[in-house]
Order: sequence, then C-alpha cells, then structure tokens
Amino acid sequence: MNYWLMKSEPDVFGIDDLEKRPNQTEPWDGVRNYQARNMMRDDMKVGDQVFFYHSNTQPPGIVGIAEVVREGYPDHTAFDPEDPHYDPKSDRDNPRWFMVDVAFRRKLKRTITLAELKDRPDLDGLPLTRKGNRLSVMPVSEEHWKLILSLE
DNA sequence: GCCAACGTTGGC
DNA sequence: GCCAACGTTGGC
Repeated sequence: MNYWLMKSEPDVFGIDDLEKRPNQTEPWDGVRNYQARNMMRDDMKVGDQVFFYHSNTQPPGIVGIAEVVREGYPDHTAFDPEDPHYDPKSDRDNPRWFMVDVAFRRKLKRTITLAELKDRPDLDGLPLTRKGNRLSVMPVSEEHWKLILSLE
C-alpha cells in the first residue's frame, strides 16, 4: 500500500465537501500537471491512503484522511469546452489527463499545520515541505505517514 | 495583494 | 533546442 497527500482549497472543495458527497466519494478532476497525472494514472492503487491537505487557507495543513477507491481513468472534464479545465489537446481516443476517485475516511482531531510539518527535522525530505514544490498530488513515505499521524 | 518558484508556450 | 514571456500555485 502507498501513501499520498492531495491538496485542495477548502473554498473550492474541502474535507467537509468530500464527507457530504454521495458515497462520500469524489473524482479528483482538473489536475493539469504531468507529474501529478503520472502518479494518478500509474501509481495510485485502490486502498492507498491519502492525506487531505487544505491549501490557500489559514492555516494551511492536513485536515483528514481519504482513500483511493478507483484507479486512474481519463479526466472527462478535459473533453468539455464548457468546463474550466477543458483542454483541446485531450480527446476521448487519446486522453491526456487522468484522475482517481477518492473516498472520505475521517477528519483529523486537529489540523496538522504546514508550519509544524516544516519545523520537524524528522520530516526532512517530505515533498510537501520541499522548496518550490507545488504539486497537488504527492507521495508520502510510510515512515512520514506514521510520524505525521502520531502528531494528531 | 504580493511575489517566488516553476511549468508551458512559442518565436527564432 | 534555447529561452523570454507568460500563467499558475500557494504561502505569506
């Protein structure tokens, strides 16, 4: 099993929104970055655990846990000219963008903030806190996963 | 609202 | 294939 972290802006789609979805499940659409695409298409497996991270909010941090419930499949929002994530270079015969479905598991008892993650020397190498990393999907090692959970 | 970091685009 | 211009992300 693998571990991941996915970023979302709570004003757009937060952990509470995921909890309220039918089946508490949501397709993670709209990702338009090749590295993140590759991870969703190739690496994320059913049962993988996901930290749900709130970005662009005060304070930014990890707020909950989700789980991959459907593996990579074409992101259809790229096919729809009306959709803000439309990409004319992607079509059904040769889809460029992929997504996974994630399901709500639980909220953390408290937000584990970006600030405290940055502060911990034992979390050196965590992609989230590496300088300049703006990926919206990133891997988390098992060691880091357990360590972060122990902070809850 | 600012701006650093970084990805993408397109002219050459 | 280089690189300047531009757009986006996301912390602050």
